[in-house]
Amino acid sequence: MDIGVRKPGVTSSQVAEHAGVSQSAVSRAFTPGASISPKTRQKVLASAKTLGYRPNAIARSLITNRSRIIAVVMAYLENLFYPDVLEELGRALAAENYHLLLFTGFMDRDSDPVFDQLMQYRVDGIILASTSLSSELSEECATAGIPVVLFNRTTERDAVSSVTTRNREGGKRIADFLVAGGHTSFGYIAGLENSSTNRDRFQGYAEGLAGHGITEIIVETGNYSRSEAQDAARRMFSLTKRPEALFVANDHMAVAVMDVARYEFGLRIPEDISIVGYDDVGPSTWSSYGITSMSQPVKRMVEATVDILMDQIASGEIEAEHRILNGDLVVRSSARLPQSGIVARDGQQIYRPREG
Amino acid sequence: MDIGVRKPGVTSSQVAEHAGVSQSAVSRAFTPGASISPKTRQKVLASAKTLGYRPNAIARSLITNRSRIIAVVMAYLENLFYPDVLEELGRALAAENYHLLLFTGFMDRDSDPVFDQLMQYRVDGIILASTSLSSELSEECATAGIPVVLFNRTTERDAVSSVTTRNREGGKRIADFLVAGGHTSFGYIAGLENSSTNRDRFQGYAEGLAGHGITEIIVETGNYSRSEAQDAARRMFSLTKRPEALFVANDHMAVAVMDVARYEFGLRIPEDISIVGYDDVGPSTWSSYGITSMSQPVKRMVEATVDILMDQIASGEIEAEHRILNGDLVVRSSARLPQSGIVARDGQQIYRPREG
DNA sequence: CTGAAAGCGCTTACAG
DNA sequence: CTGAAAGCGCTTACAG
Repeated sequence: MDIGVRKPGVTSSQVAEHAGVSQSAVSRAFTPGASISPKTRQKVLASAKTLGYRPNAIARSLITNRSRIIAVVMAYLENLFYPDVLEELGRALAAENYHLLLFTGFMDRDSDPVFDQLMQYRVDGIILASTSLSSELSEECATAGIPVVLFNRTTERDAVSSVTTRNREGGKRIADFLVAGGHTSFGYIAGLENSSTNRDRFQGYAEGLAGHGITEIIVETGNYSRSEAQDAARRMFSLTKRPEALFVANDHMAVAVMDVARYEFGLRIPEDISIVGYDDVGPSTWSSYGITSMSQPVKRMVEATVDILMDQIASGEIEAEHRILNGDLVVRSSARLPQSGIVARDGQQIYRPREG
Repeated sequence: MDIGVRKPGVTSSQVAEHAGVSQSAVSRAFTPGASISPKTRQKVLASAKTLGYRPNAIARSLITNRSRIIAVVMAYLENLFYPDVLEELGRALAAENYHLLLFTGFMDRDSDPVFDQLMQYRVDGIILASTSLSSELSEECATAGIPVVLFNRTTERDAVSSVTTRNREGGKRIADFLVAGGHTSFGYIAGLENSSTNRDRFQGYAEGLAGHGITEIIVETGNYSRSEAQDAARRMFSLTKRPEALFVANDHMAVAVMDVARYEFGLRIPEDISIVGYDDVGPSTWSSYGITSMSQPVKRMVEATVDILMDQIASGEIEAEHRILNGDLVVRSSARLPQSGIVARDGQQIYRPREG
């Protein structure tokens, strides 16, 4: 049933005429803090309501040079961590009266088209989560004067801000935990090789193990992908000398690895192999998995991200800021427990050796 | 390190001056099909490149009355089905050179603020996925002349299009499958009571069972929420006469229900209880679950959605269109198998009784 | 507090 | 094929 064609849309001039005031007055009625008498304001709002008027944000953007749009680039959403982040971002940006222009589903490395679109819409800020687009895009954007925040990645480049957790310390804590659990051989299933998270987590893990005199780590790469992680696990579990303890670079992969261990190799967890993940997200908390995992505080990470963006938009100055938050090693059932160091907090078990 | 403040941005006039042509010529150089000589075009593009010019999409929108922005309202992303949809939408819209303005993280029923934002940005179309915002918003938008498509929901209202799968037939097929599997008592864990998917799936299930002379169905409600589904499962499994066969209204809940069955009630699946879900998404395919589930073809649903939108935008006429796609009952290990009717297709086991 | 006017950066008839 | 000009719907000095 044909209900109608695109209406031209009510304009401020039409409201002005209806209310018997100037077009400027209409504009002022919709601008918080503008100098306008309560009486005029009422008249305008009444007319606006009658006519179904809503200010045209596009026209406003053109003149204010502020779109109130933040671009979010999130290459893939397969890892539940990211939908989680997206939902929080939606909330946080809406609270600041900003809008979220999402770029997702781009698997290819070619960042140029996305970048072009971003710039054409004159977004007020950019959040780059996951993906390696980050590196090339970021500098260009910053140079153009648009604040850029890397989410869950970091970089050395000037003018690109970042929000991360202490990945190196997280890796180290996992090493300590696994050593304290009495394991003697160690493996690592890596994420994307060129990502800072993977690099830092592995570095911390290796340092931690080295601190206990362990220098041999069996490494396979899963590239933060479910299917590649499964393949990596198959290779690792087929070794004659399979590691007793395995750190998987994120929970998204850890879940896949656990399934391979149990259903393809008949391994019992944690009796035959201990597995620790990273993110403390989604399925890792489910009964079927119960993964011991370093947590990343999504909500606080999102707050920090939006905070940086708002600051830089308000000040007009782009000064790279790096916020690094703390996580905890949440202890569940996927890895053998150490004798001591596990404390209860907020209804969870946390590994925190030698601390009050 | 302070790299710079917000740059004013290069304009077409600046490019025109640099290239020694009119501002109109610059505009034409960036408008496919515009009448401009190759020579002029080259000159303009060269200058544009030198100056780092990109057309301002905001200004363009103002004059064309087309924002090339599609609003996507997705209240929550906890159910992996929706991130999946979002990723496909990102791809499909980008291919049409449209952009995706995402509204998510609004749990409250209050749809007005979202609606207001949509309208202010003069979006060219609206996709409403999940959530009950749908009902109130939709009519208003359509009246304003903006195409609206409900994704995975449907409605009787004029001028609101929808894309769904045959939910009633899906429910019926599940009933047939479970009866053929030799079960004698039946349960249902419901989704959101007022959603068309829940209503249609249950109706088909009830009709299917009735066709076999079964009129008693034990029902609990999980509202498409993980935690509520767990509670529903706990209530149902505590009954003295627990159903042998259980249809859970979507996989997101089914996974939670399986965990409760196994780890809280010690039930074996499918020996003690058969579970069938809906969506065929995410964890349902993992080894730990292997859920028998009615599939919804996300990719084709997204294509249909974008197709409807593009048609209505191009024609300027809003005529409600309802696309209903087919799914299949993908057979895995969470439910007892019938003697016959299971066929292989595309590497999957499908339940398709009495068919070539 | 108010209105007339300039102008944001484009597209698109119009006339040549 | 090209340029001058009007105009999209707003905000914001400016003068009163």
